[in-house]
Amino acid sequence: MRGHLQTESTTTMASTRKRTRASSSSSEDSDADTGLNNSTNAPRKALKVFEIRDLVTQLRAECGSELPRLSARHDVSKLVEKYKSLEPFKDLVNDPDFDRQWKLLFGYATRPKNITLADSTQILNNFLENGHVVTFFEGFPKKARRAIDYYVSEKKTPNSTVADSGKLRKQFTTDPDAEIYRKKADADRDRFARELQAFNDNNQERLSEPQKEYIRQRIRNLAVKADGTTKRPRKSRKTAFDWYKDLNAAEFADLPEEKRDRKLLKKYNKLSEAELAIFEKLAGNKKSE
DNA sequence: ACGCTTCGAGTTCTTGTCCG
DNA sequence: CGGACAAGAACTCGAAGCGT
Repeated sequence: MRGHLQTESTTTMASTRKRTRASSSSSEDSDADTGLNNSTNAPRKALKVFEIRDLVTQLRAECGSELPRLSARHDVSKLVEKYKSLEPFKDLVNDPDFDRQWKLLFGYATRPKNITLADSTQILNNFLENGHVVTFFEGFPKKARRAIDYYVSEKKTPNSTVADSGKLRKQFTTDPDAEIYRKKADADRDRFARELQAFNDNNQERLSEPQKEYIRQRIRNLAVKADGTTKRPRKSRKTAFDWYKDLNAAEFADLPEEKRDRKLLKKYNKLSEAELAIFEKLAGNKKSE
């Protein structure tokens, strides 16, 4: 999930700019665009608190079992669409100002002085039991860096722009030295797997079941990658025998692959030194063309 | 499909503090 | 107490690719 709360890289580049909150939109008076951007100076619509309160009550009554599975960002209008009993709220939720109003009220409601300890412990509890939330816990290992990340951070200069970094990413795919960075990434993946296991072992009694399962799954995924059994960029480095097979594609073509390979391998092993050398050379020679 | 990664500069959101 | 403000956090933009 998102960043670790663990301190570290807090880029403190204190913005020195002064900004008067109300006039931030000076230049974009295009009231048209999205429809929901009433320029900041325009009079705000009055909050429809009565209606929103009724909506909240209805939502909880009608969709109670569904709500825990939906993100707070879930489009409320979808629910209103779905349940007939919520029909009276259609106008309310389709109002372009609805999102702002909902958010604003939510802001008031969640001011510290307005919520009880019961509220906050409930919210924290829901959150802290989640599997993926284990990534927030102190000591959770830092995610493995990928080859391309090593590549970009090594190649960029102090003046690199975001566009440059995009170019570097493209460049990475064709750089013959990419293997160097893949090795680094492999090493870091191993490090991540080891640390995950250690974290898991050291915190058995403190982790929730979903969290243990989450870690197990992450470790499983990493193991799969290490086997090369994923569809990660094929090395496309053909072996000498691969070259031989390709050049003799017609041979035993009617046999199942496994049998065919065995037969071909036998023939291959009987090749003369000179012939073998040719295929070895092909294999060692990256640019097959 | 979504989100994370690289980078910096600029923008927007959040939150603590001040004051009427 | 709540509105206004400032500080600082967090997101955004671009591009691309990989991981979950």
